Amino acid sequence: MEVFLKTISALNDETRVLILRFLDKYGECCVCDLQNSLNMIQSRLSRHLKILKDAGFLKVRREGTWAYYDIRTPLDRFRSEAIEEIRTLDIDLPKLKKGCEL
Amino acid sequence: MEVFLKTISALNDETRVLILRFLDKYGECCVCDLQNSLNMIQSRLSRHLKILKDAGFLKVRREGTWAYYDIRTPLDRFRSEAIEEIRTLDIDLPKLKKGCEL
DNA sequence: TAAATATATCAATATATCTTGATATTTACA
DNA sequence: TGTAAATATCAAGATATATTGATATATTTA
Repeated sequence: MEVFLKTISALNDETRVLILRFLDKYGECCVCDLQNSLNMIQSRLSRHLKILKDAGFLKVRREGTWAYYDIRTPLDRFRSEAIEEIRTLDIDLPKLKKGCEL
Repeated sequence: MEVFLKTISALNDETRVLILRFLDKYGECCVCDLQNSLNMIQSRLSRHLKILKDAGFLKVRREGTWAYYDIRTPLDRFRSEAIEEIRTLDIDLPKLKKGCEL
């Protein structure tokens, strides 16, 4: 039950659904790419990424001071279905704007 | 997005997951059966049933003063997967105790 | 019509979650 | 070392959601 509710509550936020859809579309991104593309302040983004990671949706790869987040693979059935379902939503997805290499 | 979040937030509560699992196992129940079996006060139960119904998980059949709730059929893919996922959880499910015919 | 029963809704309080700005941590590099 | 950059965490206030007890609504039946 605990794990299920953690999975569900991770999905229970518009910001996190947007992040999932964004990574689903563009693939691995570092935090400042997301910051730049989604127009969110860093602490907010960091928090949501942690929640998604702890719920089993994301993986992190660290390289120097950068952290690259991506959708974890493989995902179990239910989380996959959730990603699929999110893919069908009519979300106005921002374009990818690289943030770090400025 | 709205509909998805409504679906998700309906799942985002231990009480409602229990109700779904209970109806999944025992089939159609009236409110007082659920009250009796799940040991919940009526206002609490009524609120959660409404949330599950509004989120597309449940249907109601009224007969006199009784309201019989059941899992809606057919369910779309994602909601079905959610019910499936809940079925796999290790929930200590109470027995069905009829409440009205006492 | 009046009383009884089943269900729904409301109001108040308690608890959880989100956002922001400030601060801490980690790594790179002069 | 010391500074800068990227990321993580914390504290406070704002918003949302859950629980309970009280009240409202609807239906049956005396």
